[in-house]
Amino acid sequence: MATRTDAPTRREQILKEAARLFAERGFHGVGVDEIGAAVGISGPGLYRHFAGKDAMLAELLVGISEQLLTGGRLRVAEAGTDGDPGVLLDSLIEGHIDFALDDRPLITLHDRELDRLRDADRKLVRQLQRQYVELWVSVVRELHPALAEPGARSAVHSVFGLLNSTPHLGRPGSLPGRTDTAALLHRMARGAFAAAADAVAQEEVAREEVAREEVMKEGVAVEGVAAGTPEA
Amino acid sequence: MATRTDAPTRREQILKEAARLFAERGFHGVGVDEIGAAVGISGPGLYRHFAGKDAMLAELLVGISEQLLTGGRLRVAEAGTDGDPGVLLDSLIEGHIDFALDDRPLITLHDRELDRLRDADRKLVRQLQRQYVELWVSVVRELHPALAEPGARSAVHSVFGLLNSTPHLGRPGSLPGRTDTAALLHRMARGAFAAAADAVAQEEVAREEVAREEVMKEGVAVEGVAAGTPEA
DNA sequence: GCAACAAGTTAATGAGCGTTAACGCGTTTC
DNA sequence: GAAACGCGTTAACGCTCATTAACTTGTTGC
Repeated sequence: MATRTDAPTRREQILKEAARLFAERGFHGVGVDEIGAAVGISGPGLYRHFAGKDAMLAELLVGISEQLLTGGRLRVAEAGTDGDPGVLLDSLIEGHIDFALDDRPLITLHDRELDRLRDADRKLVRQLQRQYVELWVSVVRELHPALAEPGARSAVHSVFGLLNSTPHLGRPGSLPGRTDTAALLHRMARGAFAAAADAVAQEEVAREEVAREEVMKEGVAVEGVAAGTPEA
Repeated sequence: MATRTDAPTRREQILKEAARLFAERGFHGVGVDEIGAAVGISGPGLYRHFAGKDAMLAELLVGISEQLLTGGRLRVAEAGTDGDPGVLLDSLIEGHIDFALDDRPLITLHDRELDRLRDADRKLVRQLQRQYVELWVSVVRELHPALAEPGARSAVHSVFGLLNSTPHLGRPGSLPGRTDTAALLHRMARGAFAAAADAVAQEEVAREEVAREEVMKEGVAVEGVAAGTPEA
């Protein structure tokens, strides 16, 4: 995580302001003149740096997805194959929260303007997103083996919804400060996952009960809860 | 909850299709001709039913907010003042999930296109949303008195994010069926609230410890954990 | 010193789109 | 039975806006 100290290039300025404006008023709601004005140049001057308005959005969305995925992979790699899945999940959650709190506009764009992309770019972003989700899913299932894959995937999506709710959390001032907010979100995410696993466990217990009763009647052996298969 | 059996009026057809299209491609991303085509009439024919494109969006968003709020108030009223707050919270969660699962496009619009409204309409929608949130906050705080108001509000917003994640849950088929999905979301929401309360409780315990140690030094009595004050 | 280039500028172009105008036509209503 | 009206239609208007053209200017390379 190299902290940059050099001045941001013009491209970066533009991307940052474009992200903010897109998040505020939507991709179609903001004109190129506005983006230009936000960085001190006017309208068509942007075309010296980007092929068009679409290209800016594409670069933003691809960048976000890549950043999330590589960040997640880094944490997985740091944890190694023998690490505590609970610790690893905490690490993933923390990373996602940092991102959600520090780059609210990008989080907003991430699930709001995906459809405005050209087919190729949209496919790429979707693929990156999918890999990021699957990364979480495998960690969650390692920690909560009772969760089947579809349930785990739904749970991960839902927790993303929870963590990505930061833009709705009012402007800084009403909420309890960044550190407390991060801690709150973190515990809620963990609690949500645990509850998801409990739900499945209880359902499976219930089915197990039923199955056992039937077994009693038929006198046939039944295998226990199958361990999750690692990957397809 | 009177179930309608009569045919939908043209206005309702238009609103429904407009909601779907707006959710799919954004307010600015869909033209009036498309909306018209979706209901079998063409372009400007819509102006016999609505003052303009903005009016459709406004009616949709105000309608959603009103529906959520009145639904929530109904459940609170049914529960009465002496009911179990846990049961009431379950009822609120269930109602919200039903809405999120049955009207995904509207849920999407709800937090995506609010800024496209005229000032008056936007203010109205915000006010309705705020009342809905506060309704949840008071119930959550009754169930979890350890949660202070700002934390409870953040928690409610976050759980909304969780429950409103249904549009991201892929098309029906990959996920585990409506009933199971609803049950999963429900338990995750409860788990998230519980975890939020635990977080606060533990923080307060921690502070309490510190306070008690200081007390030991100074020999002064300290009152126990204060019960949550009901309202401001 | 001067071509080459990077990075702007303003003016023009052209498509898309919301809205309005003008008109048609079946169904009420008195 | 005809005036009024509900509900459409197509054509035209006008505005916004992304993109391109043509031109300027400071800086770099040799």
